[in-house]
Amino acid sequence: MKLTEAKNKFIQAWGTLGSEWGINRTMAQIHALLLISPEALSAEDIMEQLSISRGNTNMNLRSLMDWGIVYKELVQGERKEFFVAEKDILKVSRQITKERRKRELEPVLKLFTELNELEGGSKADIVEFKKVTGDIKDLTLRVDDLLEKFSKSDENWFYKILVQMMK
Amino acid sequence: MKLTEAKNKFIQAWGTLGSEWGINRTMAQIHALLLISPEALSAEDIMEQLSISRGNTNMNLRSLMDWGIVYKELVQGERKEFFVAEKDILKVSRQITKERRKRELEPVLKLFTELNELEGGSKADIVEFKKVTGDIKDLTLRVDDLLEKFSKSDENWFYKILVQMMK
DNA sequence: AAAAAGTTTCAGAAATAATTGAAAGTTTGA
DNA sequence: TCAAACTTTCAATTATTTCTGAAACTTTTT
Repeated sequence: MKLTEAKNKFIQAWGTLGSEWGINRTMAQIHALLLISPEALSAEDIMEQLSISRGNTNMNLRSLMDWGIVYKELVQGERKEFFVAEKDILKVSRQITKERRKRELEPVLKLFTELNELEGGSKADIVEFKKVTGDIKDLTLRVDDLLEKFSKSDENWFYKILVQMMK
Repeated sequence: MKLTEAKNKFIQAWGTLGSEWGINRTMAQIHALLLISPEALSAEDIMEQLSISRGNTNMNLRSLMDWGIVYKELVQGERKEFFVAEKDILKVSRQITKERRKRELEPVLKLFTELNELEGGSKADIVEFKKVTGDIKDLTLRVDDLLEKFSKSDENWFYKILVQMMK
């Protein structure tokens, strides 16, 4: 396999994986492209290599920076901006974990906790409802704690998670 | 909060969560509805309660069954089919984990392993490429193993994961 | 101060994904 | 065997998400 072919497959695969897990395809592809690029790329480089518009490029770069996994890099002597991806994959996954927890898990967890506080009689549907929401809340809490530990972890992440899980 | 209101919020939230994580909204809503229903529901019950068409209901029920988290239930004396959700939330999450691993992670893992085998010179971009794909492959393998352990686990899932992580 | 170089925004267009509903297919029981 | 009861399929429609491109904005240079 040639490098160019391999690169394309990688970008493609990363895009697919992203869209299967709720991250837009282009954003994931830009990320992939930056990940495997030894030097920083300009918006223009990215536009060309992925054949996408300036607006699209800009918006997704901004998202990637919001997620904290891509940085702006100013090259001296150059007027335009360049971008680099965080190359430490552990850091990247921690960062993504952290953001998704904050953005998606936390609000839902809050709601489930509320729902589980429903006052209630003994009718079958109330009992069922409380049981299910309670179970979900408990599991979510556990997973959430685990993810939090992971997102705050260093190289020894598994030890930390381990300790967490013994509690 | 009234039960009806709580139920709706739950169904809504489950749908949102689903669509944020790559599972179609209606499928997640049907699942939520079945989860909190003490008795099995017919396709018609579901259609009515969620105001969706028969076709949609049918296809998503089939998907839920493919995922192994909803079962058909035949009520004697009744001609039509009824459906129940798996109520054991741990089982549900194990099942989802298992399926997503198989459907989404495995193919990508296979590709990354291939890409990482790229023969190669010492040019900066090949080095970078191999490093990144190698790192991703390693982390994915680790996560994949962890998820596999979880998906095969029993009540003591955390011990098993623990053992796995010490390796 | 104004033009050049670059960045951001966002309304409309395009692409993708989900949904409907009616027709085709099955199963059951008289 | 046939029709009633029910389920499945899928082409066409609708909804949602993503992308484009041109205009507005900002910063830098002369």
